[in-house]
Amino acid sequence: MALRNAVMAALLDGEASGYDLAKGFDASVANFWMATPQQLYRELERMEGEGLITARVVEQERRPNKRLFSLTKAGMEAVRAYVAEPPGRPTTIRDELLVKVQCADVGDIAAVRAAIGERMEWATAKLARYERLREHLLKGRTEDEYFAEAERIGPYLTLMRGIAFERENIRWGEFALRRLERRAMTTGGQGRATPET
Amino acid sequence: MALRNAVMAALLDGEASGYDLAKGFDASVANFWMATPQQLYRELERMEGEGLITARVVEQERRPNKRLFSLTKAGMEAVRAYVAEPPGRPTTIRDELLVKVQCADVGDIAAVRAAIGERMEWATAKLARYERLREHLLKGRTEDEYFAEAERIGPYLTLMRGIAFERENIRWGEFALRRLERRAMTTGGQGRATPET
DNA sequence: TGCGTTTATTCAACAAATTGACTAGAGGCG
DNA sequence: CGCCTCTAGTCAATTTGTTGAATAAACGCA
Repeated sequence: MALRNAVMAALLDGEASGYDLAKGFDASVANFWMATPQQLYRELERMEGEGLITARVVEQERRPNKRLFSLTKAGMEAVRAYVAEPPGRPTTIRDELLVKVQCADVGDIAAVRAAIGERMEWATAKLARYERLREHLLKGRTEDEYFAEAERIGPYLTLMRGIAFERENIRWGEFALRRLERRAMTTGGQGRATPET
Repeated sequence: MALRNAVMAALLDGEASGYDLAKGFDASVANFWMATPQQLYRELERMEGEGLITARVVEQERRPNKRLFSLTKAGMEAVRAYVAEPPGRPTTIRDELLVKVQCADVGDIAAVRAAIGERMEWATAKLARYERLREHLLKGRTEDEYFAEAERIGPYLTLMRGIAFERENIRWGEFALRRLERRAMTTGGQGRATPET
């Protein structure tokens, strides 16, 4: 039941529909807690049933109706209680790419390099979006000014973590790519299964 | 069925029991793919059933017997096939801490700061272990020498990603802690639920 | 004029992960 | 002597997460 905390965190920014949350969690919470649409719709219904959020149906003329959810007082209280409770277990990262890199020596190095390249492209795109979001938050102010004036700083802090993460992805990708390239040159690109015992 | 790939990656380092894997995945794969003991035992049995791994029972006199698993030829082939297949979806990170930071403005800032502090301690400990593992792999050689001589470079590359990640955790933690401290001083430490509309 | 895409949500089935308890001998601490 | 922890695993129940498809109206473009 940790998804609901992420949903509540997203709703602090204001009303959102299941659909809004599904594609990007307003692009800020999705950074550290992604979920599929189905997961979100299910959780939203449960949360509504428990009185943590309320729905406001917006009838749209040229679109299907949508239900905009927002936090109730009980929901706000739940957020407070959640923040105060003892820190949960350490992050769960599950990175398929690193599993492949770990196996690179017995597999097709070119394939691993391709996978790293794709990750780097993805990271570059994400970084660009984050930087734009940062400029949007700063509105031309310096960081110090922002921290002095902004009513909320949480979203900025998490954004900065996302930026650092993607920059590291790119930096590491370059390093790994270089090293694997040299390795591919000396071995002929194909790792061996077992070194012919 | 992605856990099995992580298990196979771990078994490239050699035999391991379910128990070995459970506590740390030999401390290298666990870095980017953690799983609970139950998960691992279940998956190991399934994999054995499918012929990807074999078990060797080691009778121990003063300990319960253990079953050491290792990759079969079919398992090796599966690793190769996995590495070659099109890259899976982007990383799934799920970080409770960042959810809390996102909520910091409406919750107890002191609690968030405590959570960040705990994460930083954890990251520091992990970093120290990683650095020791790195020294162990390098065996006094330079990185260039290592890459030229080592039979496997995958584990080193993933280790470097882990090191970068933990360093970023610490660096960001210091930043966030500073900013939240100032905020706590000006607001009195407690965020407001709603600004009395 | 019709085909694909976007918005918006729901249903059903399945696979995977988490939690908690349980077995069992050994070693160590006070 | 009794208690706790460590090694090494198993079982069952429940909660989460994933996949695939269905519905439905409107937009755009060729």
